[in-house]
Amino acid sequence: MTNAMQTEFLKLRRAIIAEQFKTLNKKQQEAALATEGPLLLLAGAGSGKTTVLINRIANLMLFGSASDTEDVPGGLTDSDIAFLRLYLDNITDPTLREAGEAKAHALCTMHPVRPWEILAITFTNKAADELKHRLEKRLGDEARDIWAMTFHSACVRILRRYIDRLGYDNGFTIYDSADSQSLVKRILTDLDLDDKTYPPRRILGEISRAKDALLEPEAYQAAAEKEGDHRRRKTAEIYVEYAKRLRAAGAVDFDDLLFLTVKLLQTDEDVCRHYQRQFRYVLIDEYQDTNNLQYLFATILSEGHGNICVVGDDDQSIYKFRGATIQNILDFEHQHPGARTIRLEQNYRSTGHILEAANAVIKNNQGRKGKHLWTDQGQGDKLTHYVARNGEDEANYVAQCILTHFGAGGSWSDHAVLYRMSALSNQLEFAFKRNGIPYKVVGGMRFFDYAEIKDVLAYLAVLENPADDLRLLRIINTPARGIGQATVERLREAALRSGRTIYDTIQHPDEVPDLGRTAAKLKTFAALLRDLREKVQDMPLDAFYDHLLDATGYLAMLKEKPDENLARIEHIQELKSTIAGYIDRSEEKTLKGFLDEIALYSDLDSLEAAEAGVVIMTMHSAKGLEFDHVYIVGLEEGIFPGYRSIGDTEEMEEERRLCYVALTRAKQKLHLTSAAQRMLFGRTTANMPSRFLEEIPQDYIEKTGQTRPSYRDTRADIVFDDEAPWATQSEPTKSTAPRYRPTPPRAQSTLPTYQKGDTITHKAFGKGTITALTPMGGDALVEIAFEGVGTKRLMLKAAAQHMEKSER
DNA sequence: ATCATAACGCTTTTT
DNA sequence: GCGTTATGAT
Repeated sequence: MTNAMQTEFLKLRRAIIAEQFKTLNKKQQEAALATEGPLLLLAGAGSGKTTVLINRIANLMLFGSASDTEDVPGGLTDSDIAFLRLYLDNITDPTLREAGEAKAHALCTMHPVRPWEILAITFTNKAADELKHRLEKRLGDEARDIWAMTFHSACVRILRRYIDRLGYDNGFTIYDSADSQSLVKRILTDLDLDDKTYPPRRILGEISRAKDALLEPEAYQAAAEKEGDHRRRKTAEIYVEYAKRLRAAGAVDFDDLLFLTVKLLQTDEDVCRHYQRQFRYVLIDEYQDTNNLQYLFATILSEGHGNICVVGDDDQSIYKFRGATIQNILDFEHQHPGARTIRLEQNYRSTGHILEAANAVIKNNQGRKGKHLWTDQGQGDKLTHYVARNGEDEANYVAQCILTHFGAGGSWSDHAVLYRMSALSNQLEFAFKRNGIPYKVVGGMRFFDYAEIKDVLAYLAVLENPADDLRLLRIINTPARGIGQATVERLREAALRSGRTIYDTIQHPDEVPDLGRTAAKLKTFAALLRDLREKVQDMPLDAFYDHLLDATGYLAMLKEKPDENLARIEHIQELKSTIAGYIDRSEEKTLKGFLDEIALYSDLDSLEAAEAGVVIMTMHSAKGLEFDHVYIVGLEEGIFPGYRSIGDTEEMEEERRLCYVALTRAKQKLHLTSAAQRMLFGRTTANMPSRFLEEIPQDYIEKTGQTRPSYRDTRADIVFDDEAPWATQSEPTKSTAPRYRPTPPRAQSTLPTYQKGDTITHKAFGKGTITALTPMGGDALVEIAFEGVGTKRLMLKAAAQHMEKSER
């Protein structure tokens, strides 16, 4: 083949491939087509990161390495090139395009990638699900074999197959953090240690960090013995015992999934080579949130072919507290010489002012790669800053803004309220309830945290793995079977002495001394478990579940107090639909498969998403989401940034990144609020407005409502100097400290008077009749029956802003 | 065993 | 200020 032919072929191939990705912008396209070698993709907020990932994978599947190489397939003929030229010239003609596409693509492909050769890792199940869905939509059924999953799922998949090479049983059980915590608590009592000096959460943090540093319990203990203080040596003791008991129960915890996988890859050449060969392309999402183990996992697996693509945003690294090292993304280019870096800085989400505010804030950080978000969609509205008197005033302000917007035709779910600490959610909830605003709090209690769910799952876990002492002890007397604490102690002692599991021990209770009459009860319980283990083999899982609830008496126990346990019974039922869903979805339909799935899938909120309402959540939970209108509340020194981070540069930079995340959630309108004083943890404090407010150029901010504390408060309150200096001054000085002043007379309100029977029109709810009016401390609670909407109870002062009297 | 009272403590969270 | 948890009394 001549040089000229080659050049022309390459040109045509580039054009034909690019045609598939023409909806992407230049940088996005570059990212999708740079398939070979290490690649760092710095994807700013709202820059279309997931779209790029999808297209990148599509490119791999369609064209293999062709988009990123000058290599030319052998046996190329003149007529092939002529064909490609013709195809490209007529690509706008749908019929010709369709007729020629298969052949054209075949000519342009170089080693197309098979789906299972792609490893695409995310952090959360939600992200993994979204990725899978969009891949299937784009690529069809083939996409199902792509390893698009979370770190932990990928590890489970590898370990289920090969963990025996580390001397573990392949049927291992997975402990969630609650299990880990109870195990540590149990160890603390057994070792006679006080859980105040050794808080289980902190201990688990230490253990987690040890594993992250690839330290086995023994190695950790050796180090602690050599240089550690008393506390550290005890911690090491706990770690040793913790690992021992996990091992005995045939269980691994969340960290072990990664720890053991990395260990397996490092020690077993066979396995390592197998996966290194398999994964031609490795992609890691949210790379700024990875820890050391995850870094090793990704690095080792990509070493076979050297194609590792990490996607992330160093400015959105907000999970240091759970072990993430921003250093992974900062050092990527250093660790991978020859790595290419592509920045996605065009933002498709927010208006100009919002982006500039975010840029201005994050600019104050030192440890960052540097990025500047931009948009071609205009400046948009300015941000607003409202200084509230207190938390209640702040919450009411937010509620009023939302009502106003809703009245103007907006929808509830366009709004999100973000805060630093969930302690701030209460007053918002009250304000929303008062004003009849539907809302949903994200986070908090999760489905699998309910005691009843854990109980039932403990039964299932024990049936699958009888060695699981922890779970067995959870259910041994739930429902009550007359097996009290004393009996349990004797059992544990006997088990420890004989080196057997509790399950084995209760099979022969006569061998346990001092049991007396309870031996019979144990026998009954043991027989029950034996029977259930048999039945679970030959019954469909959902039918077995019903049988389990019945045979154990668990449901009957709840139904003894139906009113009190209403919610619990509902949860138990809901778990059944989870099982049914699993049976529908999955191929293997085994108990083990189900337990695996839920061990790693601990929130069901994707199931109950739909509901429309204002979303209230922490800034952390808001990561990755977007809303037209975003309210960030509690922008005060001590709250955000939190008092623990003040004075610590690294912590402060993390807070600032969190602020950046929060600001960039907004598409249209960004409302910032701070309160001059606030009640928190039972104490009222006066906080300065957050430094982050000062880091935003003041031209981008509009002060709304009161820009100084109100004089209307009934009590003597904190009053500041005239010019609201706390919001504009760059250096807080003593002169801005609050001082006390007597309260000026109350401002006269000019509300129209309402009474029972009046008909009114409300901006949000339409026409209604006042059915009740109860005066309450200067305000009044009105009950209004709205046409079609139902009856709402509103505070008159707040509601009056949004309604007027109408004639009959 | 079940209930009452006191005491504590409290960023952020996924797997 | 509130919710959880530990301890003790009946």
